[in-house]
Amino acid sequence: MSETENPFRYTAALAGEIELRWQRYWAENGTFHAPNPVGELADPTHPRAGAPKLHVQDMFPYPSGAGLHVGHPLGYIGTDSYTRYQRMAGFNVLHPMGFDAFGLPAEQYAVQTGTHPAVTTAANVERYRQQLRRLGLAYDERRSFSTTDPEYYRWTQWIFLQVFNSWFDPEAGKARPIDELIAEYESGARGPEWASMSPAQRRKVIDDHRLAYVSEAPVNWCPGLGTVLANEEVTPDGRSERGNFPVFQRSLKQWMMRITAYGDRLVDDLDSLDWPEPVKLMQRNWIGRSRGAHVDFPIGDEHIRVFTTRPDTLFGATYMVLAPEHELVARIVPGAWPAGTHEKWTGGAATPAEAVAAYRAAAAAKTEEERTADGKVKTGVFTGAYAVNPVNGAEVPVFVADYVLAGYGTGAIMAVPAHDERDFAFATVFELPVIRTVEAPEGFEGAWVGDGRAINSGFLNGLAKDEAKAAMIAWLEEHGKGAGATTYRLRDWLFSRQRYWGEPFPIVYDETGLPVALPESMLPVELPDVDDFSPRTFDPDDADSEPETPLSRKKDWVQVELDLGDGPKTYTRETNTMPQWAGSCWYELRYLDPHNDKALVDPANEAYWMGPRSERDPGGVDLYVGGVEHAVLHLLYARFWHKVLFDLGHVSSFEPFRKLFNQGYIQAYAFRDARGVIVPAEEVVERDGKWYYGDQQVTREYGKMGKSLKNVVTPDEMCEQYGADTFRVYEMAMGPLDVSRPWETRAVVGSQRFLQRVWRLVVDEETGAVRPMDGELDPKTRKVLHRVIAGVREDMDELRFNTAIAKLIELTNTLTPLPSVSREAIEPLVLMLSPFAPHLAEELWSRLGHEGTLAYADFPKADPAQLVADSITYPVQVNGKVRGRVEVAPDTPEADVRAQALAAVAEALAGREPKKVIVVKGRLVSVVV
RNA sequence: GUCCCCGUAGACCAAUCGGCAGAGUCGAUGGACUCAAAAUCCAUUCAGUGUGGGUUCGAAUCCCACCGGGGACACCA
Repeated sequence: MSETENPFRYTAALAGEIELRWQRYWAENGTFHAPNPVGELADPTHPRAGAPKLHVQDMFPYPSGAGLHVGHPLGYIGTDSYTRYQRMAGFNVLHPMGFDAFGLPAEQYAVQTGTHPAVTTAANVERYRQQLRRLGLAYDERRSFSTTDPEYYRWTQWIFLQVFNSWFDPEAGKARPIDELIAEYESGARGPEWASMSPAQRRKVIDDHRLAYVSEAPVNWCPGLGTVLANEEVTPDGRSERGNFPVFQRSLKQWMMRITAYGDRLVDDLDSLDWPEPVKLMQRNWIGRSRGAHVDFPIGDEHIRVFTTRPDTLFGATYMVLAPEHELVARIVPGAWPAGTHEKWTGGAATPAEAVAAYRAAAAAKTEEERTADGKVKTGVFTGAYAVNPVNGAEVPVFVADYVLAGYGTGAIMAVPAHDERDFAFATVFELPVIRTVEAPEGFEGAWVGDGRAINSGFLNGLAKDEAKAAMIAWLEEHGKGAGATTYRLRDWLFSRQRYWGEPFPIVYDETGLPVALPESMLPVELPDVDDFSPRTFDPDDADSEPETPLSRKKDWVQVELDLGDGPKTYTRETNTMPQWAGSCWYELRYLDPHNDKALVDPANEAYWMGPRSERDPGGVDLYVGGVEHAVLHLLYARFWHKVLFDLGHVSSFEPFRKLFNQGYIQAYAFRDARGVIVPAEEVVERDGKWYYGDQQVTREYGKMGKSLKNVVTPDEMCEQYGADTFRVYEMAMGPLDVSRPWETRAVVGSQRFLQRVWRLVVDEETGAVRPMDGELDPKTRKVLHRVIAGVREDMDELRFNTAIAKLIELTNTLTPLPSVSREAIEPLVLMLSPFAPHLAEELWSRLGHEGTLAYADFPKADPAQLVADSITYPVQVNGKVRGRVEVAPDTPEADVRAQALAAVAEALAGREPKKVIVVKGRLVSVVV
């Protein structure tokens, strides 16, 4: 075996020994502790105390029972490499890691295994910690926590109380303490009714203003999961994102958070963030802000209020549509069809009432999916009623149609077929008139939605689109027929879940049935131990089932005697729990001051790590790395909470994450045999471009790594076979961090060979001795060294780890064949390698005679003098083809380069006179004849 | 259907402002070492940039159309 020949070769076994040793060293010496400005974690003696800060974070994991596969740590290794580099470059680096351990999956896993979620969660977290430690990730372990720690969720509950105890002041555009609202009512500033109200009535009025409130409203009930879900957790086809169960609309009493109040700021502040455009776009789409107007169309003694983004086209409104669920529908239907009703409008029914009833029943029976199915022909039915267009008094027929959604705007529209494609399609089916009110290009057919001058529009005629909108809104407001308005697609956040494994609400109910906030002194409200933590499960299709909270079964916990200031009384506890998102809504703040029991974070620590750098700067985490799947859910909720905390003065940053980076995924091949059964990918071999499992041919597919696809590769295996450093280098070298790519175990050896070559530069494989380092570095190699240093720094700053590693390999390959080794090149190489292969680098650094860790050594700097080339070779093109080359000194004047170039291609020119000669400095010369 | 991103050697990926298509890795092939093999080392191989146009002295890079892959949105008035 090789061990006997080269006993000191850098093998997986040796790597493992080195890695465990340095991991122990780092832990024992607290190498990666980052000092805070104030408090328990302050340390003025720390080498980076008072240095410029850098706060880098990964989206923390949910610790699943399956443990990590090689795809999971990709982002973690990326941020680890980046922060190790920046620490050496002089920054005080905060790079923490925690665990998102509450929530449905933890509970489901516990139910499956029959163990208490607290037990399985703790075990899973421990397993994750060990796996991450084995990879040498440089976290400040003092700042690690799980969202399930009572000391952590105490502050999650505290934030809930902040939200509960505040209201959104539309004048100020921000949240204010609820006491200030109560004071306004008590002063009479909000009308005289207050004085005559009972205490319970007053509480109801106040409760209706809170940012966290209880409401009875249609919500997403998912019997398969036994809980209600937020809109964000329901897929467009009406199923649960987790588990893919059917979701039904049920009117239920639930906790909501008034995220809609922040709709404008959540949209506007996206502009201040350094985030990938697709994520910003998804948030904008989700919030769905549209500006336009509300317009009232009189109908009998009532009116239909519509929302439109095109008030400028009001003169072209030739009919109206109500959503089938619209409450006005039943009231406006007359007893008989008006004389002369178009036969296509009646749906074949004898009376409007029958027609409408049949249509509503049909609409109700359809799923969301069927209603919005692609390419669907517009359907609808005439209500028999006419409303009046408020601008011109024209009578317009009112239809019911399911292309108008009850949940958006007012659930009613004015239809302008000339300038809206949906209305046009409907008008075509029902043969409704089309009146053009915006000038369209010559010969245009269909619905013109572009710009143009207003026509057929009375006082708007001649105005451009935007002018016409403004003019119409002004007219509507002046005549009391409508008003400018903004609507949002965003709905308030449904915040309660009927599950066990979540944060309990710090809320009790008194005899009025109204919620009472517990005082801060009673936090945390600990999740009680129960015998039966599993949710009440239902037939996934049973829409009529009723949610039941596991905590409600624990009667002795639910009934509680408390003294909340007016003597001991019996209260009933809230038995819902918070959604999984609660814990991850603010964890970036807790890392800053993890053990503070006076505040969720000391303001000085928050200002240092996350505060704005300038007036317009949003503040927040300097780099936040995670998958794009959280584009809406987590990132929207976290922004919302952060803004509430900002408004109430608890944080100085108004956004939690200044820069966001979406890492790609490591994917894998999976193989199926002839029966379509997945076979273990590990045992499949390739022959002549085909794949075989044993001797049977199998087909290959590409996708996720997962147990069911039998293609999981774990970091543990990689550490065993190659060592953690090789694994880290491979993951970083295989491509840019934001690109998804296939895992290929057999290619990992390339990274191992690289590290072996570096090792060999320093250590004699036969004797284990450090090689002599007295070699002189020749000038040419020195230039390579400095070019690599400059390039690596640039790449590291831009998170281009793959090209940085390529440059390190290039340097290594330059040094390997040299007859003697030089410290001048070896030491910078070791330092530059350390962000990727920290254990190996530490080991070599110490063998090179240095004391302690290199984590705070200066990252090499290039000498600018060494970056200047001795000479430049210009390729000379004639009519686009390279016909010659000239080598000149770097400072050769352009005219000389030109002359030499022309001389070099004289033969190719064959006496022809150049029409044009282009000299691109430092690049090439192009001659045109 | 609309919008966005991406197509470069057999595979993964480089290529700064439009300037010689190749930094790096795997694989394959050959060689060194070995009794032999593994490991290691050395060397070689391979694309003209998805397709077709256009702009330009010059295009992987810019523009247009199409093909293929991925993503977002999809009756939001």
